[in-house]
Amino acid sequence: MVKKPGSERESKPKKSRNLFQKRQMQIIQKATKLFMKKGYAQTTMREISKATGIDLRNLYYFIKSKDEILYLVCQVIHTPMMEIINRQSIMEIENPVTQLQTIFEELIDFGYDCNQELLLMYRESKSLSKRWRKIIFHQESLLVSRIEEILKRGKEKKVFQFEDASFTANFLVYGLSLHPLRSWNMNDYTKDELKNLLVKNLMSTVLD
Amino acid sequence: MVKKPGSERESKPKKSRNLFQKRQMQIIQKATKLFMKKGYAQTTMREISKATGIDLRNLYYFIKSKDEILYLVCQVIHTPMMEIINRQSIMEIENPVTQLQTIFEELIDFGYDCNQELLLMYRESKSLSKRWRKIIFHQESLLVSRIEEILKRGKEKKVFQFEDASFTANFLVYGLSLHPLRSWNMNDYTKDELKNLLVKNLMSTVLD
Amino acid sequence: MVKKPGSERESKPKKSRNLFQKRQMQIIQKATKLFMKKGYAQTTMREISKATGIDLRNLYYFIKSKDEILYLVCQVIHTPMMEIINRQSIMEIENPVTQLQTIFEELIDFGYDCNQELLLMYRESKSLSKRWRKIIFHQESLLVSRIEEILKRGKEKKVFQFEDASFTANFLVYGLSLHPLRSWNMNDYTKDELKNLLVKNLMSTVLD
Amino acid sequence: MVKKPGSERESKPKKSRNLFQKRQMQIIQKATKLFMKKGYAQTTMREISKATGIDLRNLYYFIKSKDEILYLVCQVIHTPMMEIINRQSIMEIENPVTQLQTIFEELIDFGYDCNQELLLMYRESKSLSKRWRKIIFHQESLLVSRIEEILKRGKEKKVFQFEDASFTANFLVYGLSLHPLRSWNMNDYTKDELKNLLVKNLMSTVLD
DNA sequence: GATGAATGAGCATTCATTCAT
DNA sequence: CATGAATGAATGCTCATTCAT
Repeated sequence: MVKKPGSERESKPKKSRNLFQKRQMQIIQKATKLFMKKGYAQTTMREISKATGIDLRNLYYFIKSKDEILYLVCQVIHTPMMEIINRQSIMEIENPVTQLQTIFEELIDFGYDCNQELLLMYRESKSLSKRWRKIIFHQESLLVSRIEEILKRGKEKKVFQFEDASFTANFLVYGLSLHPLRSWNMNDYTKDELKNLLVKNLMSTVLD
Repeated sequence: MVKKPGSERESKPKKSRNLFQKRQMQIIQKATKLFMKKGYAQTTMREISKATGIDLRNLYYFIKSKDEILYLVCQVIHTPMMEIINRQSIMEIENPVTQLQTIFEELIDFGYDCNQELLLMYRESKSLSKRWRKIIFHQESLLVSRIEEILKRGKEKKVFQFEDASFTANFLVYGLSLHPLRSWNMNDYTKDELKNLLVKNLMSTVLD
Repeated sequence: MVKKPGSERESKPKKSRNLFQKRQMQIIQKATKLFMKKGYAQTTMREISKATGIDLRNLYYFIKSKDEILYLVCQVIHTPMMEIINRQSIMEIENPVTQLQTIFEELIDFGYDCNQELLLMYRESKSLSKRWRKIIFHQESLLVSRIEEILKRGKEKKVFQFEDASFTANFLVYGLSLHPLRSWNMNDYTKDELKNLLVKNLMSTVLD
Repeated sequence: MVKKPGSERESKPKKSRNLFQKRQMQIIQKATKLFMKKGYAQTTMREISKATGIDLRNLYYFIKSKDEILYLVCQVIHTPMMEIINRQSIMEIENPVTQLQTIFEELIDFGYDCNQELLLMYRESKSLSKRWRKIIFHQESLLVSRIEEILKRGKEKKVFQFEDASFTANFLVYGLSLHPLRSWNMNDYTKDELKNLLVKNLMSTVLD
């Protein structure tokens, strides 16, 4: 397991740790909004300080650096996605078709609600320091692997059809981000319309 | 009123205009590489100056601002894509299937060679000034429209099958950027492997 | 909206505000001298930094911009003048002649001591940003209005004689700046000589 | 006599000298407008180049430096004023009262039409290089001396009454610039109203 | 945790002016 | 006259971050 930044402070008493995390989350949330609106490089620590109401200098009591904020922001966005693909109820689904479709629907739902946040992650991953970029990319490729496994299981059961499992998994995962990355050109769809169209398109890639 | 870059220099004699454009292209190309490697905000004018060998102050003789460089960079990346979809020989193709497939192949080829450049465009479009971002986005949506037209023509001729033309066009155009945006996770495919897999996947979306 | 300088710091504790204002005053005073000697545009922030001993970057902790310094400088020059015309003991003077003459003497005294500062204000008001120029000009016209009121009161009481109150007020106020604006050509008068001559000249404009 | 800048080019053939002077005047006039609007320091050579249509580098063929432009601008403004007080028809006037009043009327007329230009001179004289500032100030004090002479002649003839000739001359000359320096607060007077009011006020200073 | 002050590094951009052809 | 290119010197201002109290 990768050491989460700030973990060396875990030894503090519970109460202050809670406060600490509360403040951190406060920072992350405001920073997320600022990063989405202005971009990471264009957002200053001063702005984050103003947005959170925490004095610029005390900000560094809760986070180590601007870099770390971006990492935490990415984590907060990424975690629910990882939660989805690791969720017990989904992993237990026997039928690969149902399983894949369920995952797609959950992820599209999530992506529709957080399209700006996801766009942020895609855009700013370059700004992450190497080590943290690696972590994020690793998680992302985990998602791809999970899909790949389902695909392979489905192929064995003869319910899926495709040439290359890895490529197809990548294609599908990529497809899931259609709306987050292209919302500027396709905002006239409701969440459900979009989900239906996209799920159909993606599933048709491997069915038949 | 913001002038389009170069517009006020059109009146100059041919010879000097060529020289001027040569220098501009020199700047754009070096800047592109720097932007790809470090990101727009993290690249300084001093670095561009050093990379081009043009003195920092004389740089401003050829470009108006750092802003403008990013715009020109995007244009230079975007233009060949627009050229493809506007190419006479492609527009004349009678069979929608062949036509669509040809466009896909050309664009994927291009995207494979310029995946870093395209990634750059996606990433940094946020950094473009409003006016220029609009121009780029407009060109992008032109591309989508063109695909949409072909789709509609193919539906009339009963060779294509899909629910929503606009959505599908967006999906397809988005799919074309699979490799540029995901090369970090799928670099073990040759150009031709990738082209074949992707074209098949995309075409299967609209071919029954 | 442009805030008036200092307005957002009012909420700070007294002690730190005093320190803050002390530093500000320090900056203003050194800047005044530099502006007088070299002109506003020709004075650099680096020079102000050097003169005050405050690091260039910390300078911006106390003032927002070079612009603001000029405004504050003008305010500091202007305030004592406004104080004079608003002073209780002067406003209470019943006899318009005495009242006017008292104001004149006070203002000439002040102008003699601060002729360079006043010259600075006249010279550099162009460099003030619009908003701030407006404020200064408004205060100046307040001064004229006050004189105008006294003139009118005096006319009613038949102790003053003039054609146009507004014109005359302008003429008188303008006359008060004789020395500040012309000291280069008339420095061989003592303060008292000058005061006597000027007061006589100005008073004779409205008396009889 | 002070060497006028550019005088070393007097040996050129007439035709090119005329063209030369024509271009110079063109530069001076456009520069005057720019200086009035933006201030000397805030006006760039590039702007003057653009306003005149003369290439920036060729500008230096007609003027030596930005400094010189300001000097020439001041000269062009100042010359007509000097012409007035040196005009034969005025110098010959026997009656000091008539003479003084005539000069006042002429100068106020001029000042009303050129109030922006005069304001410019007052404002920017600081920016003149020492040598040129001296010249301008010298001319200005010449004007004061001329008035002083008239005053003295009038006193001998018992038509004028004042304490100190030099002071009064300064006061009067200064008064003449009332409108140029204060037009921002008194633009609701017609030229003739203003002339009448001002002449009366000034004359009353020495008459009676 | 608040606060006054510092600091190293740098930013994009501009200026007037000159030179050589 | 035109023109491509250079140059020395700044410009105002910002940044993330740290320190000491």
